[in-house]
Amino acid sequence: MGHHSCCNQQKVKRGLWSPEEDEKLIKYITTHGYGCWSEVPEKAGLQRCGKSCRLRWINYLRPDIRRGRFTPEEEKLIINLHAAVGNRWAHIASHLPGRTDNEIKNYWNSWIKKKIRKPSRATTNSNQSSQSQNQQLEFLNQDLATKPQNQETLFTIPNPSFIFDINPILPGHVNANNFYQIDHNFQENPTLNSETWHINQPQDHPGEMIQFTSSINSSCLTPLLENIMVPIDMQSCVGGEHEIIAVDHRNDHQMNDQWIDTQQYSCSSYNNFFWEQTEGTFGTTHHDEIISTTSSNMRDVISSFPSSL
DNA sequence: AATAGATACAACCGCCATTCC
DNA sequence: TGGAATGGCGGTTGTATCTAT
Repeated sequence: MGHHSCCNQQKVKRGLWSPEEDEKLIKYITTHGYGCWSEVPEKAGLQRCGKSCRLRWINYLRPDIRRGRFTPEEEKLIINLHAAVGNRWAHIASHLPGRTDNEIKNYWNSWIKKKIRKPSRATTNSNQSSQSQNQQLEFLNQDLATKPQNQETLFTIPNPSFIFDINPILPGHVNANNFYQIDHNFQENPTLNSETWHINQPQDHPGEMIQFTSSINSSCLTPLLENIMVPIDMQSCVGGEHEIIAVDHRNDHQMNDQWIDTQQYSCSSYNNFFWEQTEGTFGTTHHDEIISTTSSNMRDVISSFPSSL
């Protein structure tokens, strides 16, 4: 297994490609295209297997390859996407034009990995224990050592916490029972009936941080999770008491920060609306306390995801 | 200057999914 | 319809280059 029939030939050459081989491959592909890779070596006069030719073309020779250092934006996108989909390098690469899965994989395995393992954090919480730092590193190391293939692995950390600033925000209002009631112009879906969010607003600090828990039935994140999920700032992710997304809620009348309990956050169509309307910054919380936030433009992330969301 | 260790990255390997006959 | 061929992907390895001593 692994070797295709074309690779079993004894004359097949392995190892680094020479400039002459590159030239032959480029010349052939640009004039004939690459209908069947197994035919390419013979027709191009190369003593390589078709698989090797394909790899060389895709990862190095094709004209739309973008070489050079990753930009901070690309780096951020890679981190966010990796947090969302794990080691699905081809999927991640599809969101970075000109970058290959191999390149991103190599980049992640060297530079980003090294960077993440440094416990640097723009923390404002002087009380953060070394234990939580260890938890963070443990999680990150576990994440890097294992093979997260779906969103579940994102939550292998016990009770991960996220901050998510959003602007603009979901249309709605706080009702008399201290619930956040989302306005439903978009409520065609019957499953959206119970979109109320319990508000745990500190009574003595109205207008400050509000915690609220969704009463929407769970499991609705699934469609979203297939493609993207909550981007996490991997450098600052720590375990907390709750899974929380902090939402910077702004409307015409108030400027509140609100917190959404992601454990119960759900509803696919609602999610779509949510994410489409989302723009802001990410960070983390620890025991309901902000540890850090980092700048990350959500709209950039969202716009790069499949429109099927 | 020599050398060992670290790093970056190109390429291969093994497997799975899909296509084709 | 089943098996072979092929494409594609993620993991791993090999090697050139860089850096520290």
